[in-house]
Amino acid sequence: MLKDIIDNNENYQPGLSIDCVIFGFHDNQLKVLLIKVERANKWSLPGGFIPVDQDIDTAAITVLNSRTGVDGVFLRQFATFGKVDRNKQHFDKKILEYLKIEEAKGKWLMRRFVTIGYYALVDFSKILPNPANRLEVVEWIDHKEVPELILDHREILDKALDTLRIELNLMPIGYNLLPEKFTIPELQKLYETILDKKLDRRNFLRKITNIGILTKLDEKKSNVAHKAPNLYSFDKGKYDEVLKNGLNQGW
Amino acid sequence: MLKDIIDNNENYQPGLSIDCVIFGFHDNQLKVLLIKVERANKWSLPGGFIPVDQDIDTAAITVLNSRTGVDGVFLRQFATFGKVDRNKQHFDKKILEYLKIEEAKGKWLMRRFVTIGYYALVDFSKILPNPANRLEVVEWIDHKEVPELILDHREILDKALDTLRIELNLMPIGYNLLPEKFTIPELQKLYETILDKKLDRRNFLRKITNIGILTKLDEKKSNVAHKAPNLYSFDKGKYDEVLKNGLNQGW
DNA sequence: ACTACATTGCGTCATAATAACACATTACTG
DNA sequence: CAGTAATGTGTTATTATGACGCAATGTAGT
Repeated sequence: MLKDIIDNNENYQPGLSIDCVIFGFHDNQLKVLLIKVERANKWSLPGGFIPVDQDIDTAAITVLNSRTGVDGVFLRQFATFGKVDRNKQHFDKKILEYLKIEEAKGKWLMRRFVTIGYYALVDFSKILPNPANRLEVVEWIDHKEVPELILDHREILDKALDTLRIELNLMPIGYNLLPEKFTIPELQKLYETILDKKLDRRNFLRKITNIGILTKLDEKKSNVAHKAPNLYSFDKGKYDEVLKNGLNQGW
Repeated sequence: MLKDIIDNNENYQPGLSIDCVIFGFHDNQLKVLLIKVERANKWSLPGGFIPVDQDIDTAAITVLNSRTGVDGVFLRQFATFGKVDRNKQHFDKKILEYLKIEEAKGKWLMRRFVTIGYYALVDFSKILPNPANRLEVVEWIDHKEVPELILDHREILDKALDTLRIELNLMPIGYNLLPEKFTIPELQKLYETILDKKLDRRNFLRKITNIGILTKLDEKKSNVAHKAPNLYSFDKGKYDEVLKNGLNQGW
């Protein structure tokens, strides 16, 4: 696949790529979707190149969709990375040899690549990690146990998480990581995990419901230890209304 | 100069540019530094290309510095723009003819360019708008009276202002737009102008001083109508301390 | 079946932050 | 030298937040 792109590199934006930080939530852990290709020993963020006839946002959707199978989810550009030597060690001659790419064509890949970072929030339960081919491993990994990543992907991941934390404070985007029906305690765990901070149960309930974007369902979570918590769903209409006024304005 | 770049295009990142939204504050107006080249009839944001041997942040500093003469100021990447047709109408054959560039070389410029947006906050009083050459007009323009801009520069400008508003709520960055010594009413006017909202004098004073990053000087503003307001200066050390804890956390 | 237990749901209170407003002070203006 | 238009300081009511208490609920163990 990479060989296809390089062989037809005139169809792709040169020196530009996209990397996606895909977040999911499971077992009270914030997970990140990572990829390992056979030839490399390190993990990396799912990424891709940008067809010359596609908006960069569209190309990002393609990357996300090809790995997770979902679309219509929360996807947001957060930063662009372009240090001079960011891909110096990686796109080297070994890969060209491995892929049997002639050196002339290979020059397209060898130059400095600037990468545009997107982060996505997806419903873990709906995702089936989808390897592009047999040589690829795709896996959800707890963000606290992310191993060494290629290039500057660690920096990209960290920046994505920083952005997520800030945006979670600005607007209630957390529901994107949960199924349609969820409980307040689940939502709280999510907040606590992302913000890496314990929150008071009672105060959390008050604050989150006061925003007015949650609908209390006439249904309780079943098959659960101890008292069954109530289920809630997210109200998109009210959410848009609230966003207009702006949450946590400050001034 | 553009011709030089195109003639030596192998020294520059292909299909990538930088555009800077440079904000200043003067006469109670939020100003934007805009450029008009002789051949075009529209204004544009100051921009530039990215040498292959420079970090993108460094290239942004170069753009800012070449237009304003200042450095060490607040400069922040805020978004990257890459719609397929964003520079379709602009980088067309007319320019190539005008610059006497052969069509083969011209192809470098004709493709879709993705541009990385940076915004800067500068002390208006220290800046002398600096045209790169005789054919160029560089001017401060009130953000409420920005004329039609080339390409998607209007969209870039709007996004920069949105980002500025949000970041002003998250951290007190406004002082970057004022001289070393300033008065609280001046700072308030700045906030009111950026946020496009009237604020209460008394409450503003209390809130801004409570942050603890302003030093009250033993000096009053002179040559001023009515009661002379006290001068303040910004305390960088305390600012860094405050930022560590995070302002306006939300949760 | 009954009790212990962990967890949820609702409420209270003290404190802090915010909004709205009154009044005295200052220095230029006519 | 009084009028005026600002600045500086304080007061109060309202709201938001943080730290708890306690009853209700459903499971698990005996």
